[in-house]
Amino acid sequence: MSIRHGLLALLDQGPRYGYQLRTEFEARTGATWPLNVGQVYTTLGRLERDGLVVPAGEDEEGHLFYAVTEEGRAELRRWFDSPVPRTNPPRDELAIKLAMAVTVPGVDVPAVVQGQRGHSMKALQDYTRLKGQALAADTGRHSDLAWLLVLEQLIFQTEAEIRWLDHCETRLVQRMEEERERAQAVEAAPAPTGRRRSRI
Amino acid sequence: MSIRHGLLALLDQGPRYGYQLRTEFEARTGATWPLNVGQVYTTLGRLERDGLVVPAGEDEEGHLFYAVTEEGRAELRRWFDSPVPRTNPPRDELAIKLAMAVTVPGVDVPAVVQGQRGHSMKALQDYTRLKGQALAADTGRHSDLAWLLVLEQLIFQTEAEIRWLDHCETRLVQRMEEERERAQAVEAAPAPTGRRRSRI
DNA sequence: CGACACATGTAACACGTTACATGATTTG
DNA sequence: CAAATCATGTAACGTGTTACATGTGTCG
Repeated sequence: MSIRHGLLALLDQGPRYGYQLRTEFEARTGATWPLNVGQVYTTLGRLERDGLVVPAGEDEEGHLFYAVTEEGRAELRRWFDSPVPRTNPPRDELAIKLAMAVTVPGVDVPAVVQGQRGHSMKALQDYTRLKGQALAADTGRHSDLAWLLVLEQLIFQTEAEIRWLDHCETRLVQRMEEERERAQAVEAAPAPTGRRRSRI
Repeated sequence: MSIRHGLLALLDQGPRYGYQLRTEFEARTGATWPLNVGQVYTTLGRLERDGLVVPAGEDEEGHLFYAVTEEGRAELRRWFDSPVPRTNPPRDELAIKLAMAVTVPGVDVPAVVQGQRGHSMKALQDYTRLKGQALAADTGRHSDLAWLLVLEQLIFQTEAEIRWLDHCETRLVQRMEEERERAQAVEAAPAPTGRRRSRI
């Protein structure tokens, strides 16, 4: 639902043709989200199917323009007016992976965490470098600001991911200690488990 | 690609049947990612099609078990061994939305930011409350740890989102000031733009 | 009995993504 | 001339998601 609305927003500035939309979209998301041209046309087709855009004639150079309809404008306003829903938040592959890693036996969880951490650190460096370039090239255009914000979101997200991974490690050693304690307790006086004194 | 591997990981612990997989998956992701049972069966079908799992007979009670194949185990090991790729990071709807909001005229960007911020704060509270419950109910099971980690990832992500939204606001006022400066400069001595003295 | 959890599945659809086909125009 | 860019499109596929059909067992 993101590209749909993205193109719709671009069309709200006035009629555009497919190739142009791709260019303008990428100007705002830079190298991080290259947009296959073909997808622009398929998405335009779906938008037209849903009555959000209509073909708007062609250029003297043969460019096929699309324009947003009244219904499209309403949909766009709805999009901007309501926050992106956090009901059923997107299933994050990393979270699922860690959840499975700590669950199934025989997985070297610390290795998984460290592997991901290194990868994220690398990504963070790349993003930071890109941000430097973006700041240097910034000429005050709105699209420059957009690109900068997108980059910074990636940076914030990646930082959070790294912090979370570190947190996972501490949780893991915490667990290992608890299990050691439990094992000793059992060794001393066999009894039904139950972490800490959560029961009795 | 996340649910596929998730189910594969569960099957790595031994043969399971569909309904059981759903239960075990949800035990690790809790209320945040309810998994439609139907999807388990469709995913199992696709896994079988790709040779990663095979039907493994049925129970005396009629449960249809699936088992992971050698190829499936290899795929699973690959999954755990390699970090989740950050090439072409997932297109984040919120980022696209903000990028478009600052770009197209006539959008009340601060309102969009604030609207989202409120929503995220609410979500953060929910997650925090859930975390309290998870901690209280924790009995040391691995699935409890998984559920806790998933929750904490959501918390970290949401916190990062809020921080980023706040950052966006400062960037916005920054821009408005710059534009004001530019406007005054033009008023005083009309000249080609170019932010700061980025050119000349 | 009626409601609900258990259990298996199918059909249809959404969006995103890639690969391919085709042609005009520009540029080294 | 050859390669690259501009420009429009189609076909096919992948996963995720929902809605529906169907049946068994259990419990109040």
